[in-house]
Amino acid sequence: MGSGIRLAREFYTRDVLRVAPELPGKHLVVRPDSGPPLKFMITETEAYRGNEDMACHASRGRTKRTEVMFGVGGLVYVYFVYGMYWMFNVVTSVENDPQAVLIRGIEGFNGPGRLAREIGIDRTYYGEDLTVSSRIWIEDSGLKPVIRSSHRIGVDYAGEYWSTRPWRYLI
DNA sequence: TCAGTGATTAGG
DNA sequence: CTAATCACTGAG
Repeated sequence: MGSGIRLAREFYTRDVLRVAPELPGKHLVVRPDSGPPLKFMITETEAYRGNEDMACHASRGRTKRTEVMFGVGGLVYVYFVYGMYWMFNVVTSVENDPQAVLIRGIEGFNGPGRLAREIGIDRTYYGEDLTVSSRIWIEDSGLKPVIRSSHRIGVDYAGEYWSTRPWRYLI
């Protein structure tokens, strides 16, 4: 039931701690040019939660890079790190509540950098709206996998409290 | 364990 | 302008 249906605005405009654990098992669909859409099952995500979350980029305020996170849920937040990798994130919650889900894994490709490279994510996806875009969106798959959680990866700089929140979700 | 790699950011 | 930092990856 619900398989193949694009996720609508209401899915994304909830708290990131509700959205992030529901994404593993869903299908990320990409159509780079006008070819047939490619589907990948999302396998791993991480939640970044607003101003107070010291691991969230938006906790350092609104900048040109973090601007889109202050927008409505369903937009795409991408940024470049370590001189090589694009990180693919999905904005959640309502306007002016800067939250996002980092997509850390899809079937066949673990790791946010490898995944983004595989599906062709770059700066042109910044601000893309997953609820209307013709080249990228997320669909319900009808699957309800068992999800396990653990601490987020690579955020030790945020301090012990924030780096130990169990906000990483994987199948 | 550690180098590569360059955008982003804060600060002078 | 400078310099530090970085939600990573692959090689050894």
